[in-house]
Amino acid sequence: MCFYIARLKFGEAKLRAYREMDGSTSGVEDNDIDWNTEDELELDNFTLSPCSSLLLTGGEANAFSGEASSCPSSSNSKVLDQFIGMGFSKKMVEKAIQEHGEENTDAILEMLLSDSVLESSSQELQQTDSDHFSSDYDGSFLDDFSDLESSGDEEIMSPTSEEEKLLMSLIKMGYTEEEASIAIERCGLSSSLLELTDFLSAAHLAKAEDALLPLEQKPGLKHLHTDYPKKKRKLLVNQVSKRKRQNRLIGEDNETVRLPNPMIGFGIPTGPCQSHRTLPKAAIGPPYFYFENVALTPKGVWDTISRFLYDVPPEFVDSKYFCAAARKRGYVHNLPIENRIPLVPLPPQTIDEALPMSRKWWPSWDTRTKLNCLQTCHSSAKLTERIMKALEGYDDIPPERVQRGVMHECRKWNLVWVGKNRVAPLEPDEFEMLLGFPKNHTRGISRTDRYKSLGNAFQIDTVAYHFSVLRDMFPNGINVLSLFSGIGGAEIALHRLGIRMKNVVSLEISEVNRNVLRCWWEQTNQRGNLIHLPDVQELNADRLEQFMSSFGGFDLVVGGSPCNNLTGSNRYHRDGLEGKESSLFYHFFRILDLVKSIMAGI
DNA sequence: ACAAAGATGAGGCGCTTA
DNA sequence: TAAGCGCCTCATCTTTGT
Repeated sequence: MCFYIARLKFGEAKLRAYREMDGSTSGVEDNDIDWNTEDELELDNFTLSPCSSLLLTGGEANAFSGEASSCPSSSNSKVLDQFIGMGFSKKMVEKAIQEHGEENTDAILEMLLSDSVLESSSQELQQTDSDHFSSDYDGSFLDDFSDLESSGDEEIMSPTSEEEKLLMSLIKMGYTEEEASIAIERCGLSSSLLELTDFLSAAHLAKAEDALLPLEQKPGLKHLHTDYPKKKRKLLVNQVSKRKRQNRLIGEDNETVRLPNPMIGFGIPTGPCQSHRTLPKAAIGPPYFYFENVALTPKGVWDTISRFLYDVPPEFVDSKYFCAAARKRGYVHNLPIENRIPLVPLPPQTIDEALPMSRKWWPSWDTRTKLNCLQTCHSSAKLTERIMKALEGYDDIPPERVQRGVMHECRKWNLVWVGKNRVAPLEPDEFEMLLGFPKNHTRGISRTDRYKSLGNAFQIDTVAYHFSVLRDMFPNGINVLSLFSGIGGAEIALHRLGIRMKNVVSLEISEVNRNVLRCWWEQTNQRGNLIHLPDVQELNADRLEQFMSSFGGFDLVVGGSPCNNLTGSNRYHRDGLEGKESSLFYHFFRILDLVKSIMAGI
């Protein structure tokens, strides 16, 4: 599937990047290439030499940079960098430049495309035990790309037929080309994407039911093949349809997920707790899994997430019940919910407790006791100035109109009082404290990066409360697959619970974040292994099997996928689950499903 | 080149009111 | 019941500064 994912990448951004590089379009959309420039450079060598891409905690990661600087083609690093920025490996680009010269970018691209096709499809063939995986589409897709280059038209990358459109959408969602083809074949070309995913979802359910039966060597596609017992699949598809009908009957319009009020999930340390729930059969581990994302998404997103994650209803929790800042999040997991224990000591529960220095300056008319959600951006000093000026003329209590204006800004930007009439945004170390991270956890990286990384992180006390049930179950420690690890919220939660991590395979695209986690890992003298990989999209079945056979499977698969296209804070690309970054959710599902299959076979 | 500052609403929910 | 209002949200993009 790597190959097809790679194709989609081209379809969306890279070809545009290439055309820009070529000077054939204006730079209006230059932002499109941002996503894979800085952070994905470590994709290099991943597919070419699997072992060398492991960034072990020893810190040999920098070996690559030395190697790169000695490369002959680095004299003109612009062409090199641009192609690397498009997602090709450094070795491949260097080889292509050597062969065709730096100027001949067309020939370079052509060679890179054909190389990556060969490389990826050979990988795919290794993964797939069936000859059913025909190369029909390889050819047509490849032809598409040849056309792309020659025509230079702006509409060229759009799929030519309805079938290809559906195919690409499904592949982007993490299904293999074969699964997608079969789904389209079975459901018909006129089917909606939802119907197709429903079909595939039901098929996966069917597969999960088969997990008890002897499994073939690789996680295959038996559950989708036409010779799969039609009766059973029909039954499962019918179940899905039945559920849909029920939803319609009760006026839910096919959307079952509603946000609870109060948002306390199955319970909080200081309140009532639900003691039992029944999980769908397909959801029951091993492994345990834990998925996180923002609670307030566009409509239907959590329905889709839940449907993919084995129909487990999300647990929505606002972290304001755990600490002094709000953080409304949804968690889909299959952990037990009985006998949860909070981390001790309990973190400060109010602004007043969390920021005692601000008490002196806190005006009586600011009635906040909790902060709003900690985000990745903060206000400027200019707003502080404006607020100070607005309040300057009043000795005591300003008029209500002024109060309202000031409070509006304070809530919007999470401002706190730091002097007479003086507000300020929270400092990065205050973010760390409120989110339950060790002090100075992110120290050493730029201030902007600290806000960004922390704004995207877990609230440790909340997650640890959910994880706490694992402690007695795994007295000897656990193996963790950590997707979208960020600065290591999950790892820190486990550590603070006293759960030993024997092996952690961590996937994180940002080098800055990987460094933060690695530093913490070393500082806390972890005895287990931390294995870092950059990109979830590159984690295939072979690689997973290698890991799992070496240390006997994963006990926990955890991750919070990118929320960029889901959060209301995004004014530009709130595109939902199909958005550029947020669609990586489907890789969480893909990888979890692979792990489940492999575990069932071990 | 990098870091920081400044400008940039929509969408969804809860609540009140007519 | 519907309309109106207040409130909140793991952000992005361009410009400016160093």
